[in-house]
Amino acid sequence: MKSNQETEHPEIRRKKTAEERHQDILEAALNIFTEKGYNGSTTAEIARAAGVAEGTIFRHFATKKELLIAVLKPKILDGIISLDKEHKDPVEFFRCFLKDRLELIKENDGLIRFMFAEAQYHNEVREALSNGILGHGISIVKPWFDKGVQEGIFKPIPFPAMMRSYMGMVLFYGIFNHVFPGFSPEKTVEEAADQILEIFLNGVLVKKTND
Amino acid sequence: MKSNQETEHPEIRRKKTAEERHQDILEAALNIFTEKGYNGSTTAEIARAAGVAEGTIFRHFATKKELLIAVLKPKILDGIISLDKEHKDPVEFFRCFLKDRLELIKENDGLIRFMFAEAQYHNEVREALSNGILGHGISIVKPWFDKGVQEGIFKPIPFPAMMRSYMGMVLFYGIFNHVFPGFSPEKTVEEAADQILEIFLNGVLVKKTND
DNA sequence: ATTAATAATGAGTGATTACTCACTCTTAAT
DNA sequence: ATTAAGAGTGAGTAATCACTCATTATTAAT
Repeated sequence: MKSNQETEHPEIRRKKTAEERHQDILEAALNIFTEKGYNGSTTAEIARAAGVAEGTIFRHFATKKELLIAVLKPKILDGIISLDKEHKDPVEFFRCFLKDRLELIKENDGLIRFMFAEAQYHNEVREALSNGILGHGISIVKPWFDKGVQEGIFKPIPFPAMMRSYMGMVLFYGIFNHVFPGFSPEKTVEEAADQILEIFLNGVLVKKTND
Repeated sequence: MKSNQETEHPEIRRKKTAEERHQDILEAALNIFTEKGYNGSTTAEIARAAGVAEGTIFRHFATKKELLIAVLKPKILDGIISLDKEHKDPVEFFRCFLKDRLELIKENDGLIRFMFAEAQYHNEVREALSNGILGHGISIVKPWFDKGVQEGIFKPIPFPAMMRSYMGMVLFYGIFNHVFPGFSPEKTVEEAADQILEIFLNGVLVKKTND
């Protein structure tokens, strides 16, 4: 009555090491990719950084492009969660959301610039971004904005236009500081967030124009 | 009394053809680069598109990277001129500037996305962008903003923060529509410009918050 | 028509690329 | 200790790359 299928149990130990390798490669690929771009990175370099042989990469990922997607997909999802906290009102939501996003950008600066840079050239990246942000991210923001409009707090600006401007201000934060280093004097993310929020909520004009 | 230095005169004719080749290569390079990225483009492909031999490229540009810079430099400067028109007041300036920039982005969409994508990885591109936009573009905007603040029209928001948000909204217009195609319903640039301007000037809130 | 200068050419070059595969090592069960 | 299987290896490969250079074509003056 001895079991002959016990091979599945110890698989846990084996798998752990394999999974670690998998993560090592993903982590190394992320670093090299964000630094040099997809086409500027070589699989040899990624292997070196991950501490594995080049052939090992292709045991885990069929092609270099598959590795790229495997690197980005979870990062896109990471960026979307942590949004479903409870919020008092629409303005409070946008305030929290903004600070949260700016922290994320500060920490994952290179990654985010890399994602949008490569979205230029790779359909797969564009689709992953589109599905991730459009499918999940925006669907979280929309109800709050709609609520604000219904309550008469927000102007009835078309949602896509609002989202585009909002995302532009937030995402360009990282790009701007990278292209124009030292131009922005603020040291804290808090300060930058407050300035963006002020413009987003009230604009730059001292009094409202009526037209 | 026959001139023996007349070689300089007909140079005009020769030079014309050479200059045309030069422009053909620049134009082809621009198209290929914006489509596939710098590292994704090959000099063979650019030569084919320009209708010249591969070797000809290297008679005009010492290296591939030199070609990249030669492609981008004039485009960056192109984007800056046409800003020195006369304007009545600061608000009018920002309105004209915005519409002008949005038209430019609509027409040179791929190029602008390419520039900021490659600025990620190439110091030379980043410097060209920084010198061009910081050195010339921003210096045109700053006086108008400062004037607005002095006249009490604009809030005394720090200039870099204002510029960052403004550029973010404007530049992200092209990126957003490329990554999320079909998401924005507006058909005209005018409409998009009005929506951005409304947010920039007055914000999304119905009434100002006082804090 | 000849000539001299310049521009254009494209086959060739060495370096580099993503990817393969025959082999070795590690692991865990007998 | 043996074994079987999956994981890891790295030299090898064909393709591709930016760039070169000996040769050819073009041009403009005599």
